[in-house]
Amino acid sequence: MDFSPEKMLFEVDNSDESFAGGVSLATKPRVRKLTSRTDKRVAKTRTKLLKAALEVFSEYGVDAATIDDITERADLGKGTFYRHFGDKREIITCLVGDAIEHLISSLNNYKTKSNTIEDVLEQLLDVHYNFFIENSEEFILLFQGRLLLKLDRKISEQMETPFNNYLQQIENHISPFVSEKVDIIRIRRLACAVAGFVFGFFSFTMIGIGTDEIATSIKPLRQSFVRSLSVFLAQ
Amino acid sequence: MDFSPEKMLFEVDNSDESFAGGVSLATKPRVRKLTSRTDKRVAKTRTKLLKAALEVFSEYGVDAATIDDITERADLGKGTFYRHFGDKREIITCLVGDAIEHLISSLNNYKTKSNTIEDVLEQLLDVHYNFFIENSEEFILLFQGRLLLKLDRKISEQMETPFNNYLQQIENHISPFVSEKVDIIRIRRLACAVAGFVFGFFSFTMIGIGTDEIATSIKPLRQSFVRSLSVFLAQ
DNA sequence: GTCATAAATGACTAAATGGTCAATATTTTT
DNA sequence: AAAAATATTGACCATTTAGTCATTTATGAC
Repeated sequence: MDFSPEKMLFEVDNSDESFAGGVSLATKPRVRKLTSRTDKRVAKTRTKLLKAALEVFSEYGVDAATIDDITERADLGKGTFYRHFGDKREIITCLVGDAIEHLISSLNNYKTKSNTIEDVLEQLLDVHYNFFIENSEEFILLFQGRLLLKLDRKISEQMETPFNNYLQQIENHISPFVSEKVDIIRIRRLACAVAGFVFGFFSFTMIGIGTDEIATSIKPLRQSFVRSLSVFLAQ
Repeated sequence: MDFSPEKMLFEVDNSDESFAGGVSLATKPRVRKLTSRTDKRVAKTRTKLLKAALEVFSEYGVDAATIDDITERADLGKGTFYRHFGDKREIITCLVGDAIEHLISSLNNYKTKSNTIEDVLEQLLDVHYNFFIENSEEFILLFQGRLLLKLDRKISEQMETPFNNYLQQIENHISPFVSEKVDIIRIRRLACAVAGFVFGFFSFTMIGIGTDEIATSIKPLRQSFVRSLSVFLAQ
């Protein structure tokens, strides 16, 4: 079974027929309809694995979590994991990619008449706030500091990581609303500040308080933060 | 050998003498001067272990790092590790405690005529900035998100963690400079915002830029951030 | 120097985790 | 319904890591 999202409607099976059979049968390649029951089962299994992995990673941390943790949580055999993912690294990449995609699409779907830079910044913080509340496990996964820190040392030059993608997306949202004179570096700093503020604030805030309390405390702080960011840009 | 910092000058050795020797010698307990060569060696070994562990933890992450990584980095035998620390958890606790103590003492030693809340906030950000530049390994250790996140789930009620200590210290610094009317909860939020902002900003900023660049970009942002935080408090 | 005491060592065992594959269960084809 | 194809399983082995301890090395007391 091919798991790749391309060719998801029909699949031509061109695997070798026995040579002894001659050429007559070779003219009729076997065509199989996909999205059948099997495919649903495969998709369901994969989803269960991803869900379990997200839970486990956000509870124990990506390094501490084991494959057994994941398959037990998913109530699946260990071999099943290896049929769907090469190793832990692969499922992490997949989950992080999904999470960032999710976050970015929240950003894009946010209905607003953003005309000023302050609107956009408020929107950014709002989206992150909602993402934190509604998808805390994905949030936690993204915020496992290690990922950020290792970049600095190991993959120094290879900058196509999800986090850079994330920062790039924030940059894209901000860019249209600042004057052309503002240095791109400065916008990137702004993106770092926004991402850092939100991630950092929520992480610290998480220590022992409920979401209600967060909601009442983030609002005025958000306004102040937005104001200071616009001042930063205007300088 | 006793590693505790108390009784560091003299130690009375009251270990059992052989009963066969009679009572005559028992009246003269053996006194041994400490801070001798042995003690220096022990201290040096311990220091090497802590230094190596800090390096390894900040490079690989606390979960991924192994005891072998630490002892090899320290160029010491594995058994030596277990003579000084019960397990990995113990050395982490020790390092995190040291790092926060270090950060807090930077805060206390900062010479300034802090009279206004703005002074204090500028000082807070300044101290964190310097700490980040001069002790990036400790900074990284503190910021391994996992520690924060696990708190929420495992040690929910046991609030005597280093991070809460850290937040408490920040609160202590801020409190004297705000009017009595400001809710303590609000101050704690402020502490979270400061800690989150600094940690988060630097973490994201670390991706592929040098310290010079950070210095030039943090300054204006710091000023506006401070200004807006005071407004936040005045509300 | 010699002996006593404590620290450091690293080969070793125990335990945990990663990864495989022959057997089983499910689905599709005929 | 039987056979073919594919997904799932979990016992199994390989590798890694934690932790131990008899031995070696360094230091202090005499």
